[in-house]
Amino acid sequence: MQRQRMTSSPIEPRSRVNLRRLADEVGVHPSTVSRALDPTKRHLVADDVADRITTAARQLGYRPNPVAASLRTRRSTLVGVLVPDITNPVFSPIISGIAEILGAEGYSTIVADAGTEFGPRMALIDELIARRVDGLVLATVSRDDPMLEHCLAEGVHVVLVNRADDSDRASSVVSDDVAGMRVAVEHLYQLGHRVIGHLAGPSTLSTGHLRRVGFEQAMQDHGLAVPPAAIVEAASYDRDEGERATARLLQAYPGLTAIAAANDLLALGAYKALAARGLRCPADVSVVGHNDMPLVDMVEPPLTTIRIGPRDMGRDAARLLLERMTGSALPIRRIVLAPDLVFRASTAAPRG
Amino acid sequence: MQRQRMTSSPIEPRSRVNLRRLADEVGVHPSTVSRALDPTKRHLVADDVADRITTAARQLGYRPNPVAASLRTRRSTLVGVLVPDITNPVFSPIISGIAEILGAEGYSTIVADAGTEFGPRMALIDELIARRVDGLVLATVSRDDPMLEHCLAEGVHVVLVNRADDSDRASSVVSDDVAGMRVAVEHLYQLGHRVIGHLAGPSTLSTGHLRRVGFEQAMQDHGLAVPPAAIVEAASYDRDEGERATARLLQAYPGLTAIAAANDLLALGAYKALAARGLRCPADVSVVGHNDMPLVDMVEPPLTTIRIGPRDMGRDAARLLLERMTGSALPIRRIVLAPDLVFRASTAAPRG
DNA sequence: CTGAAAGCGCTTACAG
DNA sequence: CTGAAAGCGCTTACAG
Repeated sequence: MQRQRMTSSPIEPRSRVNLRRLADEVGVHPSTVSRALDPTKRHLVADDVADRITTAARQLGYRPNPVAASLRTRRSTLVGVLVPDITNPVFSPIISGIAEILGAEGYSTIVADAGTEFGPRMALIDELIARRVDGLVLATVSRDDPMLEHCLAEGVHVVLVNRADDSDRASSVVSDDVAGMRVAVEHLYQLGHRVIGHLAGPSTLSTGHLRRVGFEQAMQDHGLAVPPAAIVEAASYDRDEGERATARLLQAYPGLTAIAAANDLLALGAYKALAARGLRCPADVSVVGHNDMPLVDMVEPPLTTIRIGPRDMGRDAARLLLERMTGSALPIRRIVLAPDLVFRASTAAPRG
Repeated sequence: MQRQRMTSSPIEPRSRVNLRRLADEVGVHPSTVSRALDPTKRHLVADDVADRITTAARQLGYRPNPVAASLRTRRSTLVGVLVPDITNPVFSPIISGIAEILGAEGYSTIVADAGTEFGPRMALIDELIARRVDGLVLATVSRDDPMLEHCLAEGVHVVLVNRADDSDRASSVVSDDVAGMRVAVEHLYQLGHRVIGHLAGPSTLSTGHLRRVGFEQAMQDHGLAVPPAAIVEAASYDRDEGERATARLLQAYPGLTAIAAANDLLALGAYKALAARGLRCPADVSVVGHNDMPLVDMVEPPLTTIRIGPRDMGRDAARLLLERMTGSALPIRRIVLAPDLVFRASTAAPRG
């Protein structure tokens, strides 16, 4: 369906006053204008001159061209953010937190949807590097990711968020994944559960790996068994995979009364698998998720989960990056945020 | 919680081979290199020379500096996308669709979270314009938006998506909001509902206005009454406001058996208001949403809604923008996508 | 405190 | 088909 209207829109030249023109107008040298307009250099020029320049700039509607400045200084005040899937609600608040902090410092954020394939990912990174981004935030890395290696080799400032690299080659901001899963299991334990299964995330991702570790630790703390059948690893973080993995888990570990899922999408998949077998949640099987992503309070039953504070993670990641882009040769830092439990209705005491 | 490691990361200079260096290496003039590397100009240079240049470029790892090119050509191959709230799941697929099409043509996308306040919005637009974006996609406009006026005055190419302007001053891609709401009401009518209320969106937005128009038309088609009490307008598209507005609607229009909501968030708010009054959905009151945003199939009851194809809207918006950025003085176009009904479990025949 | 000069890395009329 | 030149709009040593 298309309607048209024959109105053409001639594009007018944008406000064309540049630094030179402004200098001519005020009667000073361009370099003086440049100094007067740079807060860190304004003290180098006489107050009255600086004032005249500022006033004229406003009157003429002068707007500095960041492209030219970027070419000259080799800095772009542009930051790239790579997410694995922009459609995944978990990343929105992360992006939002990053843009908030960076924006306040004059940086613009380019968000790139990396997708899951390796080739396009690398191409995107190269594209961002070609654009001379001053830094990169990666929300995508696996535990041993060649992308990170690549960025480091290119000499770009990198900060990892949500998922971290195993070898501490870059600063990162993550939720305490081990602790988060321990809290989840502890919650189930307190409710009375003893036979608990784990819907693990991909072991190639720090979140999948560490949450599994947290699961094993918490179980061990209580002297509970973790037979191999108690853990099934999902190939990816999505609902369909969660459903399939849960089917396998129920099959292999029939006595279970609760499932600790490595993330919310997986937990939602578990809902489906449970329903398909006529099992009720939480009456027959309790389910706890991870991330507290938007809307999981509205599903049925409202999902008990672990809140990880993605917006704060984004903010901290931005601050870390700012630090590196501004200062010089800083140490690698890891920021680990403490998560908390959100107790809703998908968990309850086991029957009987 | 923070741990540190005392590893410093010296930033290496990135691959420093520029066009001049490459020219020297091959033994030709820089302008020849420039031509050989530009697909649209390659035919101007001898094949063997061009080949030597291409080979050398690859060997030396030459990567053209888009910042320099941008300064020279006054084009940035950068496009800005303004969304009202990046955290709103409806916008993710739109953004994703835009980036997909634009990325294939070598454009990078800057996503800006506009927020709801006027000042910051304008500042963001100015920021993007200062960065010399080649075009802007606005997913934020009200029916008569000064932001659009501003963009037009600045001479930037603009395309509207999801929400359109009343006066056709820019090309746009929207869902057929009138038709979508008619389909929703028709569905309720077929189910047997006769007393239907409308949870309207803000009348300052095209979606709010047109869906309301669609509601009124559909009711009139069937000779059904639409007393003033049958429509309540939400001040914004969010759950809490949906809950409040529904409370008012139930109060003012007690006989109703179904609610047609202007969007899914509002519908989800209606769920809460209904539950608060002990009314069951759909047994007591049917609810239909709009947008089919992620996860509404998982809420309880799974939401019957109108699918608007946001990813396609994004793609089309990108294509429209591409057209304008490339061609010259094109007519204003409106693309209107046909939505469809997704029948799930929040609607059913009225009782009795 | 201010100016003159050089240059960031490209592209594109203009010659030949 | 190729080269030489100019210039996009800034910033920053270098003088004075």
